[in-house]
Amino acid sequence: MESVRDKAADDRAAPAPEHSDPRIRRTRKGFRLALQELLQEAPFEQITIRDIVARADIAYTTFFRHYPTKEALLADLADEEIGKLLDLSLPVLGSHDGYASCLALCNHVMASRSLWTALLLGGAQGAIRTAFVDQTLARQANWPAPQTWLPQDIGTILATSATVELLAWWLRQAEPDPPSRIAEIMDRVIVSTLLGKSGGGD
Amino acid sequence: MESVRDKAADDRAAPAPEHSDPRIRRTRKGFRLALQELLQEAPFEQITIRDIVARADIAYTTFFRHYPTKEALLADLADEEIGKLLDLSLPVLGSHDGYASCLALCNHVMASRSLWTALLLGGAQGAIRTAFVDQTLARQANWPAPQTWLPQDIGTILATSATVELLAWWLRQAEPDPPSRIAEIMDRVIVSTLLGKSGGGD
Amino acid sequence: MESVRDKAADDRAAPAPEHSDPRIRRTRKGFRLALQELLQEAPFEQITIRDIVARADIAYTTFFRHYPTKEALLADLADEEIGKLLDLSLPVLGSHDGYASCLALCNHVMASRSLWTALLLGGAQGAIRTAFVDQTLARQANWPAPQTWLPQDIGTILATSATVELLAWWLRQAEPDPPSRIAEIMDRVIVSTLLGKSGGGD
Amino acid sequence: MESVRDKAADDRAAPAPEHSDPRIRRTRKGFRLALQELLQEAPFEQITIRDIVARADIAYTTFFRHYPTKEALLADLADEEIGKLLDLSLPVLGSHDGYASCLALCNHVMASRSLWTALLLGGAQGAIRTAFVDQTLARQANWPAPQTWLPQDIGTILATSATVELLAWWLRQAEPDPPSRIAEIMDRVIVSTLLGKSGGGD
DNA sequence: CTCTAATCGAGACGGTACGTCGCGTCTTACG
DNA sequence: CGTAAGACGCGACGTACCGTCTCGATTAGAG
Repeated sequence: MESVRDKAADDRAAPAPEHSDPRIRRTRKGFRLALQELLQEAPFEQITIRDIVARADIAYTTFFRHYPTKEALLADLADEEIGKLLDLSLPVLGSHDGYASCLALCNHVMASRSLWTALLLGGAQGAIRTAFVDQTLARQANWPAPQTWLPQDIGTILATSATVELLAWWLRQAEPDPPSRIAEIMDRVIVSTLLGKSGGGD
Repeated sequence: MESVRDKAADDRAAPAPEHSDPRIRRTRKGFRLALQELLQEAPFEQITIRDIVARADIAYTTFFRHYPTKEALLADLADEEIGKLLDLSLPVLGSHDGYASCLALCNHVMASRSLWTALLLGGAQGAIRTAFVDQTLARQANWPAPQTWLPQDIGTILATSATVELLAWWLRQAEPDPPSRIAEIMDRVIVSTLLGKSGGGD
Repeated sequence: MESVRDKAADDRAAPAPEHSDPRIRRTRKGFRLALQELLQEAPFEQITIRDIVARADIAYTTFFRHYPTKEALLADLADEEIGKLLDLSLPVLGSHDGYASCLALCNHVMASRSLWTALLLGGAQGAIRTAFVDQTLARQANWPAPQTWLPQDIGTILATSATVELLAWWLRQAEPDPPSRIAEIMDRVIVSTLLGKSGGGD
Repeated sequence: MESVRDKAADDRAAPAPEHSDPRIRRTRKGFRLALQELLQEAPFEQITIRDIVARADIAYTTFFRHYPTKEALLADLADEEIGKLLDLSLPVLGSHDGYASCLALCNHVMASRSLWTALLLGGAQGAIRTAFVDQTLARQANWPAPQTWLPQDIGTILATSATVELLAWWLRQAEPDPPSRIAEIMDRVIVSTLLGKSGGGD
């Protein structure tokens, strides 16, 4: 006990400053790829830094020159992929109808299926959910609040968590439903209810 | 790596066989209480078994005579409390309207506020969610599926996750809303949508 | 460290008070037999008290009602057998020639071969040697010192140690020499040299 | 029980590969010195690895990076010192008379008295004897067998054991005899009898 | 033939030391 | 002269026995 500094706090801060040095970019990409591979073989907590550097074929000490902890690497990996996902679906959500947005999201997840399986079923679900919520909260700051009886932050939290949960359930399926079916559920349960988009008749 | 057996699987099995030996009951109660206290001071992963036994003032080795891992102790603690919660709210949900059920649940959480704060904000949220989902799935086996377009299992998962998320958000508030307000959100977002209850007389 | 009380000291004291209660006699015999068996399977230090009680099919706690440590049980077992050996050979040594004494000793060891193999090759050699020396020293108190240039105590120590060493070497042999050959070595090396007996009429 | 692999077997193998890294040499020297000191305070079995590292002021884990067990450390320490002793006495024994050899040995033991007291009276006598016998057997492979009626291996065992026993007796004395007296006993009892050297001109 | 006390079975418990694993730092030796 | 290899300090882990302690359940052997 004693030193109860919240490590996780620092790990989230990583702004991924888009380095110019190609060696740095190559090294980090190697780490991300190695982690992604390992997540398909074992849950995140069971993966050690030594596993990661062995897989990436990079020296152990080098890891700490780039990330303070393995959680920071996971955050790096997650933030990147979540960013892509939100870039795809949020704009559509704003301008068009909800179903199209959900379908875009589901199609993208299915396209990078193995990556998202690793992220959502590899014991990292908690971290992913947190990153997802954080990024969404950050992006929706300039939106209007859709519901009066529902504070915006909890609305976003519920919508995001439900999305993560639904995707995880989908990826756990032995014979996965088509993206259209998942998108329909997503639209009806999440978008319509929480965001007030009527999704359907227009 | 190598041995990638999922430890968590075994931890959930703990059936709490209601021992007769008073020494055993006293010891386990001591462990549960110690963990509950510690969860209010530090996140679950940072709490070591040695912390727990020190707080409970029980010998280190004795811990393993009762629980294989600290996760198992958490599961024991969580299952007990989740059981109480579901006992309170599920019957009401079945026979009466949804809002009353949600209100009963929220009132109970507010009554044992410090315990639930520890469970939901103490870094154990993932485990709690899992336990919550599992117990709910087990109890709803004999229910009718309320929605045709929504498979029952994912419906339960979404409802349960949203409940956990909402409670966690509530307990994080500096000046908490009254239970009635949370119960209203819960009823409108979760019960009406996912379970098809139309939410009483309005 | 700190408490550096020599445990072994107490273990040697066991006076074996020849109990009358048949339960007690039965129990102790069971322990001795179990230890003897186990010594043929594993070195003494690797045998635990729990192994012994399991083999003897007696409750764990009962062990401590009879012996303070497993070393005490070994001492009990060893003292008994060493006593038999010395009863056989020492009187002959005093009155007759040395070879006859050695032969009697070797014949007896060969007769209870498996027991002595366990005692001497079962990792207990050090304790046996000590017990052997102690008993011999106690019995020879009233003897005359045979050599002027050799203090009696070291003479006894050397003779006894050599005897133990020779017996152990004998019992390690794949195809053991006959007792007569060992007795001859024993007589020439140990008795003649250290005790000044000239080794019979030849 | 169950796994009855003889641990001691591996411990003897340590070839002391004369490392170049100064950190390694420093660490091992520290362990040897610590053990030597502790042996003067408590019997070997009562000394724990934690005692050793505490005395050496080295991290606990580091011990196992150098020795598999504390017995291996003892073997390291013993082999080194026994080697010195045999280097001193065996050559003299071969070329010159036996007494000179014994005297050289006794003088050396007296010179490093505290070390040999620790080794022989510190509860490690059994291990020392074994190491002594092994090294002597290894070195005498190319010698002639001195006695026809006495197999060479048991001759060496008896001579070596007697030497160890005599030295231990000597070091236990409150007011030790002079080396010359011990060397005389050693020559008469051990060398003359077992090795057939007639012990000089007297 | 009880009855009383010693003996035994069972097992929870407080302890000590073990040997392992992974972490992150810091030193060495090498290219 | 920087950089990999790896020795090291550190802390928690889970295990194996240890010996102590309460209970009851048996089982002598004396009245």
